[in-house]
Order: sequence, then C-alpha cells, then structure tokens
Amino acid sequence: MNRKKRVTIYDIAQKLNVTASTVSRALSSNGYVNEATKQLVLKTATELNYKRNTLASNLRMGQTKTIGVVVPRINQNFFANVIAGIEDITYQRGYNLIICQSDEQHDKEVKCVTTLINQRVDCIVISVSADSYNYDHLQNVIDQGIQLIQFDRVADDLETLKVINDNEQAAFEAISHLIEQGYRQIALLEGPQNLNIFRQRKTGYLRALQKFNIPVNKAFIVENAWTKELGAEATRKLLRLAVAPDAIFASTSDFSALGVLEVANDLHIKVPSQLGICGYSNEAFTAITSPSITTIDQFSVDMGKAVANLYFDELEQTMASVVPKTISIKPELIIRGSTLK
Amino acid sequence: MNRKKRVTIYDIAQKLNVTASTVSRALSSNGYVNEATKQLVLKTATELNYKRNTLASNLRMGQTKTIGVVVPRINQNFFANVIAGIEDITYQRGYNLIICQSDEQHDKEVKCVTTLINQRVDCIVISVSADSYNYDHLQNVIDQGIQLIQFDRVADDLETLKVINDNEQAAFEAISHLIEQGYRQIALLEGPQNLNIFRQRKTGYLRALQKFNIPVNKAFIVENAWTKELGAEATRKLLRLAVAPDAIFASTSDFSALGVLEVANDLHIKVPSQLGICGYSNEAFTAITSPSITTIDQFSVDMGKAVANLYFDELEQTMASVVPKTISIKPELIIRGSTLK
DNA sequence: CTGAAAGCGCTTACAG
DNA sequence: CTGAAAGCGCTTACAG
Repeated sequence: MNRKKRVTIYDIAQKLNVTASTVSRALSSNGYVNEATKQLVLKTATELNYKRNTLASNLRMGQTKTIGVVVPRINQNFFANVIAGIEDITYQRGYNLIICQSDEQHDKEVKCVTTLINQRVDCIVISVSADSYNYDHLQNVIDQGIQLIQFDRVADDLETLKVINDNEQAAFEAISHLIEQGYRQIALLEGPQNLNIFRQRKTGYLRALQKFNIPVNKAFIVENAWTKELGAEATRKLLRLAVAPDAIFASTSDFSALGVLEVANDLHIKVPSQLGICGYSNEAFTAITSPSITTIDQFSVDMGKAVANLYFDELEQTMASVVPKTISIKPELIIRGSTLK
Repeated sequence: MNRKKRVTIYDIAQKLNVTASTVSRALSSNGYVNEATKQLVLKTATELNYKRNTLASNLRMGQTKTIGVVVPRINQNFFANVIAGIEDITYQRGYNLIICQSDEQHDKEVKCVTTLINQRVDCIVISVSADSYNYDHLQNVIDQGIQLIQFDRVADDLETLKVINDNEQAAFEAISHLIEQGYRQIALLEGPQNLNIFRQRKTGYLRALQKFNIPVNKAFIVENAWTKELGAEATRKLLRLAVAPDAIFASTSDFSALGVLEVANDLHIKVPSQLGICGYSNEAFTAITSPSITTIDQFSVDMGKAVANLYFDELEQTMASVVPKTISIKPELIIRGSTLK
C-alpha cells in the first residue's frame, strides 16, 4: 500500500498548540470553541489539506450515514432509475450509497446483505432476486437493528417499510383497456409467481376478466415469459392454438412485449387490428417501435425518491421502533398504437 | 437511533474465557491459533450472530476495500453497464462499491470526490462530467495517495490509469463505411468539445474525410446536438441547406440519431437511400427502429471489468508507485439498415 | 472556552 | 499457541 501518511486532527492541533479535542470541536461545530480559535483551525485544516477520516468518525459515532442498496441488476433500466432517485435524495442529506447486485441469485443476495451489515450501514434498501426462497437474511438485518426498506419486489410477510407499485391495479386497468377496445381473447405472459409483483399483476388480470364476465382460458396463461426470446416463443405457441388470443398482456416486461411484436410482424399479423399488445415498464423503446407499444409507467425515479424520503421521515421519530408502513405508487397506463384499434 | 448493542469479539472472548486477540486471530485466520480454539470461536461467533465491524477493521488496517465510482448519471445505459461490470469483478474480490453521480455538474462532482476521499476509499473511478472546467479535485485524489482510474471521459493531461474507447478509430470506421456506401455529403453532430471523447470522434470524422479526399464542409458540423430533440433540430436545419447532407453521423449518441431518424420519417425522406444515419453507443432501441440504426458498440460492461481488473492488477505491484497506463478498448461498428443502401 | 482521558471495535507486533 | 498493550483517528462527557 503506497498510502501516504495523511494529516489528522493531531497534526492540526500540534501546529496550533491546542489539543485534538479543540480541533475536533472546531471542525464539527460541536460544543464551545472560541471563534478565533475556530477560524484558525479551519484555516489550518484547508492549508494542510486535511480530510476528516469518516471511518474513525463513524466508528466513534456509531452510525455511518450510509445506505446499502441491493438490486437484482444495476444495469436494468428500472433499477438504475430507482437508484438514481435514491441517490438524488440521499446525496442532499450527505449520505452515501453502497450498491450491490444480486444477479437474481438468492445466494449472492445473502452475501450482499451480509457485507452491508458488516459495513454497519444505517439502512438496507432491497428489491429481492427472482429466485429468493427464504428471507432469513432480511430478518437478520432487522435483528441487527438496521433499518430495512423493501421496494418493488418485496417479501410480503416481512413487516418492514415498503415502497411498491400498485401492480394489481395497473394490470387491472391495462386489461380493462384491452376489453374496452374490443379484445376478448386476452393472453397473459406471467413472471415467476414467487415474486409478489407478478402475482399481483396476474390477480389484476383475473379481476378484470371477472368484472367483464370473460371466462378465464388457462391455455392463455403462459408461465415465465420474461425475456424477449421467451415472449416470442410464447407468442408462437399461443398463435397456434385453435382459439388464438386477440391480445397479449406481457406482464413481465416490455422486452417480452417486444418479442410478441416481432413475432406478429414476422407472421404478418396486424397490430393492433388483429393482435393487441401491452407491455410493462415503459422502457424507452416502447415509444418508437411501430406500432408503438402500450405499456405501464412505474415512475421508477420517483420510487427511488420515495424510498429515500421514507428513510429520512421515519428516522426523525428516531427512538421509536419503526411501524411497518407501505407506500404504494400508482403506475400509469400509457396507451399507444399497439392497442388502439 | 434504535441501534441495538451489537456483539463484538469481546463478547465471544468473554464467553470462551480467552482474550480478544485470540478471537481476532481465529476469525481472521491470521497468526497461530489452536485449531480447537479456532473452531470453538467460529462456532460461538455464528451462535451469537456475530458480524465483524468492518469500520473498526478498516480503520485499524488502513484500507477499506472499497472503490468509489463517480459517473455523470447512474441511469444512463452506458454508465449503468460500466458499473455493473465493475461490480461483477470487485464483488468477487470482496470489495465494495460506493456510487455517486455528478449529474453532469462539475461542482457536484467535486463534492462527490471529497466525500469519497473522506471515506478513505482505496480507489476512485471516475468519468468526468460534461461541464468539467478543471481537474484540481482529481489531482487532490492523487495527492491523498488514493488510486485514481479514469474511464471513457478522461482528463488527458492527468497522468493516471485510464480505460478508454478508441473513439477516433470508431468514428473513422463509421465514416469510412458511409463513404464506401456512396455517401459523400456527411454531416457530423458533435458533442461538447471539452470532453475528450467528442474531440476524438470529430478527429476520426475529419481523418476519414481526408483519407477519401472529401472536402470538409463547415456547415455540416453541428455543435452540441446531444439529445433526441437537439438531434432533430439539427437535422431540420441541415436538410434545409442548399447542399443538404446525404448522411448524418450522430457522434453524440443514439438518442441524437433517433431524433435524426424521426425527422427523416416526418419529412418522408427515405433512410438509407436518401439519408444515411449512424449513431453511437448501441443502445437497445437501435436494433428495433425501422430501419434499424447503424451504431457503435462500446462494450460497456467489459469496460467496467477492465477498470476493475486494472485496479487489481496494478495493486499487486503494491509498493511501486503507479505507472500511468491507458487501456484502449476497440469499439465495434454495428452496421444496420440505416446505412446499407 | 480548553484539556485530559476514555472509548468506538478491531489488529498486530511483542513477550512469554 | 495465547495474552497484554498499544494504536488506527475520531468524539464527547467530565473537569477546570
């Protein structure tokens, strides 16, 4: 380690013939310090290019002003946006962010959480991975007295602060819209049902069909059509059915919806007249396909901000044990060419 | 702070009637410890749900195993991918990442860097903001004895480790391709020239024209057409020229190229026959527009991995002062419909 | 208003 | 193989 010797409060103290206590008080504006001394300390600190050692400070103070974030994938649009939103708020408050990605693997997620606990972060913000099979590691966070906020993909049973999208309502509105446009044979591409978000979207789908008295056709519900490729594959199968769907709700993602669109184009099936398509997430590309794709905007940056604000709001009531609380953000159906007959 | 008292090595020591020294040695597998004692310590540690306090450990050890990353925007595809790449490698090495975004603002960038210095990160990885006007803060990093790696947008003069794309060559190849396709009136949408990447792309553009003996038309070079809107605006102006371009190289980004394409479509100008379009970055959407857009892939995830690997490789030669070194990644021209006559 | 002292939780040379 | 002690760089009650 070619680490150079760094200047500490002792260096400043020595130079000014005072003690470290005084320097510390001057630098942190904590406790009484003679104004003249204070100015002198401040001046000397910049002269010597002093940088407070946050490590030592944190260790002493028992808090790190750091929030740990665990997401399945950093470079997935939705999560990147949530992180940006969190950063926006936490930065203003002088907090740092430690970011980890679980790569959708439960084991890696557990390791990430452990690391964050070891780092003594003040709060852990998490959206669980797709193959999560238990939540002991999250319980552990709570047991360690670290704040825990879940967002988007949450473990329902765990009583924590949560920020979610109203997925059920969004799906309900999407399907209602399809029905109003005259579609009747509506297929659902669903995601892993161990994730709350996909369960909820399915519920919204079923609720809408029920409301409009449209029978559920099990052949129309395709499991795990998450990617573009899987969406395309599912579409090919669906379109081969004796009674083929006249609309497909890719509840997993816009990528999946894109797969649907590409297959439709390949087969010269006209969208939206012969086949309606609705995606989920409002990825940038949905606006520029032809036709453009109807989708659902999740307000991801706002979601991140809500997460961060929740932390700061709940922290104010510092001593009190945290009351579980869920903030639900209402997504918005963005109606575009792919469903407008 | 409802922080609970956490279990420390002293708690374990007390329970086992040994000292903290022994516990520490057992936990870190450092120095001699009786195998039986060691197992006992390990067992007790898990029983008590002990988590090492990384803060204290780092303070004592003088390193944090943490890398700070500063990017203009976390939720920009390119940067999100680079971060994911960095994370992939650093995670394997047990390193943490602290992420900051400068929001393209020099002042915020300076603050981010200061925070990271205070955090005593072992290394700072940065891609500078668009309005950077000096690099004192980066010099400061070096002065503090912290490793500095620049990537993509770098301060050329600063002698540090760098990972860059060969922007000039990429632009050169893109323009050469356009010329080979028969385009002769090639316009350039350029980005802020204080950023090296945009200077280099311009150089590549000029070099290609020169090679093929095509005179430079100053009216064809449009400053600062960075976004979709600005790209569109620039295109409208360019197409109104007495001698209008027959191809546009949106060297700033694919978003800009998308703006070009949309204007062309609006004006019923045929792409690629009447107008060729080339973007930069290989954003996902470029593959699915119609026509699809020729662009340049930067291998962003690989770039992130290269950054991280560079850190670990140079660290091995620990004591030696770091020799400035630049790794150049060769981007790849992705030829698509928008330039294939 | 300032100083002396203890302590945050760890690690590690030094004895034994 | 284990313990006693010092120290990483701060902060803060307690005296004065």
